[in-house]
Amino acid sequence: MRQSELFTTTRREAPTDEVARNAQLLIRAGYIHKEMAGVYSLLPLGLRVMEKIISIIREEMNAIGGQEVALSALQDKAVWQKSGRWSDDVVDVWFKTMLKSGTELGLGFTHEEPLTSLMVEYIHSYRDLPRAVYQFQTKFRNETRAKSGIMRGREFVMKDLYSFSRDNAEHEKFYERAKQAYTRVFNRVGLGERTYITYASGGTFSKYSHEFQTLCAAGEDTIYVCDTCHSAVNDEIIDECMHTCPQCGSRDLRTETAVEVGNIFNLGTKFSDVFGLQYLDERGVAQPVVMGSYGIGPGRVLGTIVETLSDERGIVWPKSVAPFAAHLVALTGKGTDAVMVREATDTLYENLRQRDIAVLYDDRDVQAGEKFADADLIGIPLRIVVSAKTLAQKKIEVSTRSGGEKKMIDEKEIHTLF
RNA sequence: CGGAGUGUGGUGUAACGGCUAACAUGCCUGCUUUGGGAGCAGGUGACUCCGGGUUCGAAUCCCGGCACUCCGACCA
Repeated sequence: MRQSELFTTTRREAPTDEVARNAQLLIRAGYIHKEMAGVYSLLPLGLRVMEKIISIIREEMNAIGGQEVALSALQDKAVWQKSGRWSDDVVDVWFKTMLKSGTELGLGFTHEEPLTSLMVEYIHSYRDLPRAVYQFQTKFRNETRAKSGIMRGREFVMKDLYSFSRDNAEHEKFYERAKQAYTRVFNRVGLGERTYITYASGGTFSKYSHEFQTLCAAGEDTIYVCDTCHSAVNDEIIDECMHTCPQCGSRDLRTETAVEVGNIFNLGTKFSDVFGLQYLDERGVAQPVVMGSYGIGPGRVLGTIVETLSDERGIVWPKSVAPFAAHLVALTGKGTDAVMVREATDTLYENLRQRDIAVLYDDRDVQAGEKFADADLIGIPLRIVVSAKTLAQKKIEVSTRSGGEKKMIDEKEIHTLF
């Protein structure tokens, strides 16, 4: 799109009510707008990135057989009373509201209860299993303290997938596939190297659950990284593990601060038992369904990318999640050159658009320095510059945000960039 | 929820209890400039978070709210 038409602008200075790097940069560059503590709106650039992240997650969830749904945010008290999680003494993050009639409602902070309750209607036979159902949905959590910009909000989108299996063996099989899918997600969004599968407390139904922890100073978790097998142990079970890597047995662990970008968990029959989610096996015997839950916060992923990959000039997006594939910058200058440069860049822009390449075209009538500063801040991975200089050489100039030097290439070679 | 701090044009800051609340930036006009936020001139923009109080006089002091940030607790 043409930058002159983008309704957001950049800011020179970071807002004083944000200390977190992610929020400062995202606000300065015009990706998000703060509504109140822990509540942010997505602006056009931010929405584009969010949709990229969501697409990647969606592809990987579909690849392991996930079926996408969209459950409601408003929650029926009765459903939650069955599991005992309606009580504020049990769950202290509820946002509750009520109908005009006085009937209480909740705003969902997770969806095990409503989905399990829903699946009771559809799962009856061993033939109906296994199943995996997921959604991207807004969660509401009345955190006593929102913090770290978009990393811990009171309203945020979560991808939550729930698996339904016949027995533990079948569950384990899916759990493993989900773990692999999660690994692919974090690789694809550019966090792979710094993200560790982390052993965490497993609850009633298994020894461990697994978190995906990304090394990040803004994180809230302490993990013990095992470089031998690229895994880690969460602080909460480090003593229980006797400071030994549960995966490879290494005792050579180093302490790191990390942010939990995803987690997968064996729910066993906890919710199936409560809601009577059973199936009849081959012999006609009723069996409880074994469940698992698998969460990723796309917004937290977005924030983690900004926290970990940005530099002093601004954001540096990985290609896979960048709001645009390229930032096309026209350095128009004045006089006859200006007309020439503008026409040439307009044509290039149209060509790229016809190839379906998402381009942010800086066609504004501002100075070169401002365009470069903005481009650095916004962080689109590839920059294409057209100016009187480049036209004189019948070339275009390309460079990468991550630090590659400028290269002059022939316009005909442009397809090799994407 | 405990503790600490901060609320002043859109944004970032300044102002001893005392002049018409200042500066920078942004935005608008004109000129000028055009490869790293250039320059000049003019203009726009603030019930100083809200409500009380003290005082001849409050952005400034006091009380009460609200909001935001940070530390801690919490995060099934």
